[in-house]
Amino acid sequence: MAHTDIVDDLRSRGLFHDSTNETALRAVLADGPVTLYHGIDPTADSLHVGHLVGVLVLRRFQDQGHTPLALVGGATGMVGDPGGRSDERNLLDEATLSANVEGIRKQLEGLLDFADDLMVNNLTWTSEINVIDFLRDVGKHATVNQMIAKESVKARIEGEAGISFTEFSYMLLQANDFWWLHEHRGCLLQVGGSDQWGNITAGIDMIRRRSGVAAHGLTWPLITRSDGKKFGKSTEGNVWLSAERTSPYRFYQHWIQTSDDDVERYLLQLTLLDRDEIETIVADHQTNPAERRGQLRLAAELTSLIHGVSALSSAREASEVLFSKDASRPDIATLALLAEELPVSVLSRSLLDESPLASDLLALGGVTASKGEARRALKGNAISINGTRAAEPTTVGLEDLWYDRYLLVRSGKKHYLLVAEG
RNA sequence: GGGUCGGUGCCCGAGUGGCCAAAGGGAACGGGCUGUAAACCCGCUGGCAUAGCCUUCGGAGGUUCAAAUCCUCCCCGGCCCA
Repeated sequence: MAHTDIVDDLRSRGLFHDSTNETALRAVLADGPVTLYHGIDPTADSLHVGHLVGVLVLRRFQDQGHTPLALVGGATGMVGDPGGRSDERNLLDEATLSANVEGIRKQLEGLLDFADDLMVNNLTWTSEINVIDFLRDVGKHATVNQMIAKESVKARIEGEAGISFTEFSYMLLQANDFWWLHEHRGCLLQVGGSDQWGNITAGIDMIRRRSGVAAHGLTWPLITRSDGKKFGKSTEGNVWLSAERTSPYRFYQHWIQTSDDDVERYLLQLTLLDRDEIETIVADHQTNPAERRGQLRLAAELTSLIHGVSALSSAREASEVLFSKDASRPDIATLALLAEELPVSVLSRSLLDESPLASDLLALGGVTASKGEARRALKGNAISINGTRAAEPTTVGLEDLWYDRYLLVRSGKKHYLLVAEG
């Protein structure tokens, strides 16, 4: 795809929130390949779906011939961005951070056309600076007046929790990152979520003052959910890109459960499909929303992008078994597949031999956090075991096992757990 | 450093000696309705055994038959003063 205007594309996808002088930015981008960067705080050894927009924006730029840099904040991660937080962040130690950085690198490799120098870690240059140099060379170019005027800082200063000097300094570190990348990598553009605006402009100011160059910034809006809940969260917490943390099946299901009101936006913001195709999908979806073709496509795109096509087909198969109307006993091969996809809890044969109460079994198997909760769930008609609603007091024994081996426990409408005897 | 206000369950927030496992709201979870959607309605939300007991109200001690509530020391935060 030759020369789609990237700014237009981002805007039409709902990925443009704000930018510095747009005319100038467009001119720079049209003029030739631009090096740009996006920063990721390595707070865990995996990215989660909230990071996806940013990485994909890099990819969109890359697909247009620009040069993306993914900055993993080994240094800034030790300090903590005050933006968007109401309280002080816990600091991570160096060993954890470097493990996190490695995990993230692997994931970036799959999402971008990866070159070794695509990922940079600000620890490499930040750790070399001593305090005096930092204060003289970086701090001198920023005024506290401007810093405390930034929304992210102001909110914290006015809030109850306050802000430590450490977090206050975060902005300077990030400004220095942009400056450093400009000096050493020719980076001219920083992109980020709208909450990064203050940090980005701090960097632009820094570059103008120290190097006399006009750098640029571009932000996308916060990805939201139409029901106001937090994007990227499920019952289990964050939805991660790593298969260890969020199985491909869960990942797939997460997107399947997207609300109608969000499908189009997510297709635009979170997939690489082009706009025309998305339009077709959405039109198709709207002819009969109940079939949820939009969600199916969204889930398929993202699952194959993150986990690959074979993981996608397993996740699909498992989903079909569990959510088709037909409640009959799956064949044993299918159960074996489910065992790969669903959380599995292994209980001993001797335990089942004693015909435990369903509530005890649920608590032991980890379906519920406690026996009390299990009792409540049973009372509320929330639990099915092998397709049959269980009510208190029910006992479960060896005779209830499918193929002398499995119990398929459903909690609520859409949460499944497989209990295997073993 | 001084003064002052405050730290309560996932969050906000009431409670200021027993009637407090702790009001109310938000959120979560579950049920109903649906399309594994949204909205809405209902229920429920410390643990363990059936009415009972155990652990919880920043931390550690203490007073009392009895404390989230009183006292002492400590930690953390806001605001004001130096």
